[in-house]
Amino acid sequence: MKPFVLIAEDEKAVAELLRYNLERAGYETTIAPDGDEAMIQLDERIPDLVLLDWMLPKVPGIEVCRRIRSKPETANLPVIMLTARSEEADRIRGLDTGADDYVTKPFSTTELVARVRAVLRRIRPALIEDKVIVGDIIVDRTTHTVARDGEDIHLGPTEFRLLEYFIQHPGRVFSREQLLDGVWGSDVYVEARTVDVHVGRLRKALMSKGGDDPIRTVRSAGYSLRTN
Amino acid sequence: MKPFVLIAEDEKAVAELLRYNLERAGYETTIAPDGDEAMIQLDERIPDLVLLDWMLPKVPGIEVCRRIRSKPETANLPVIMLTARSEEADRIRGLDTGADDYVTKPFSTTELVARVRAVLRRIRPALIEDKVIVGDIIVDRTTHTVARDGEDIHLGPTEFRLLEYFIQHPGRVFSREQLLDGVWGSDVYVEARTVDVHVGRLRKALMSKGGDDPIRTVRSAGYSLRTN
DNA sequence: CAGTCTGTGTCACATATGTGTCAAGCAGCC
DNA sequence: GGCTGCTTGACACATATGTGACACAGACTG
Repeated sequence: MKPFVLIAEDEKAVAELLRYNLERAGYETTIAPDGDEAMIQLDERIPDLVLLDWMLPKVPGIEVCRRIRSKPETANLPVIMLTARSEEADRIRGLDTGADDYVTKPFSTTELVARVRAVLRRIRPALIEDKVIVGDIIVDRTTHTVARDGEDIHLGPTEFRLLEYFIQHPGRVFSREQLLDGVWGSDVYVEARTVDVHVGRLRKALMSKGGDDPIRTVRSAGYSLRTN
Repeated sequence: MKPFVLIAEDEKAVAELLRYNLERAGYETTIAPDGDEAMIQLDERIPDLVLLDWMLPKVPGIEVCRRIRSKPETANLPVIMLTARSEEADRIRGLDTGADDYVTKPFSTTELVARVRAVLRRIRPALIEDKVIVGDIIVDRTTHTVARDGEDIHLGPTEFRLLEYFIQHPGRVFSREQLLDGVWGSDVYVEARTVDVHVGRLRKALMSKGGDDPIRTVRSAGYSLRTN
């Protein structure tokens, strides 16, 4: 489950440099040489983070960023903008494009990788940390334990995976189909209603030692993990 | 099972000095003269500790450290940074590279070996201590003895190695495959279910004088040693 | 050298635990 | 109220784990 980064950058040398450094740091990457291509790839597979060049052919970076923000499924996708000069960076900041961070060219790859990490940690801790805290729930993947205010909670394998999946994007609503794909795998066939049962079991387990319901039911849409 | 230390240092004289002193102190070592080489060696065999020069050719030490932290399998690997001047040390500390300790050049080899020991003791006590205590279980490697609240416990060779392995990372869940690799060796072929039998024997032995089950079964994942 | 002891890996069967489906009941919503 | 979608307990079934028995391999012993 490596973090997947979309690199939208037209200068091939820069793109390859980024790809090389990110892959060494344990990320999976894909390159889009222009804005159109970036949008196509975003439709195919939603990445965990986008590195977006400000000056991109066909569709400029700032426009790609707007479109990312306007689609519900990518509205919270982390975006790091790459800009040519620092004055531009100021302008972008002023324009409030909705990017999560800005890096000015030329940049050190070290710094860039560090920023990618920092943004991911802020937005999707579950991807890079092995102990994740959401609200009052602590999930530790190395010891395979779940605790809620100090009390250990026992979960079956499926409930554990389900919780792990929710933790990827706390707050986000997942449809039953998404949960089936992500937790059970896209190849197995089980009834969509089965998800309900497992969510129920997860709820029961998490509330067994008291506390509020940490899972929110979104009628005719799916379920999400409460973030507060 | 000597602790294995990767020395990432470009000045050959310094590297050899470190190797000499560490090997005298009972460590196994390998030298990487630059950052690239260090990364390659890290892929080949994960060491128990890394000595990392701050100014390393090709890929600087600080970047190597970040990459170590960003890979899940080395995220907790102990790293000691070697820096040329004390002001740099401050800078590194400020940068929060994730190193576990810092030593400024020139250093006394005595001090360095002591620090290596100290870091290893803190992070992986089972590697250097003769006597390891986990919960109410005492494992003594010099005498090959195991005791639980005063009572001596007899273990067969395999059960002893299995317990030694668990003690490396108390609490962490190991899959049957990991246990086969770590305890039996990656070259021998035995059934995965054989692990169950030996875990069962280890349990039986450890509980022969009463007491709770010190091993946790994690369904569809593996086994772990209870930490409390 | 034969006899004995200890430890090992595998199997088969027993047990425990988790899983998916269903259906009845409940809750929110026009 | 009537529709729709969610919750929940029951249950049969599937799978994972625990365990005693056993045959074999070395090591040790007299």
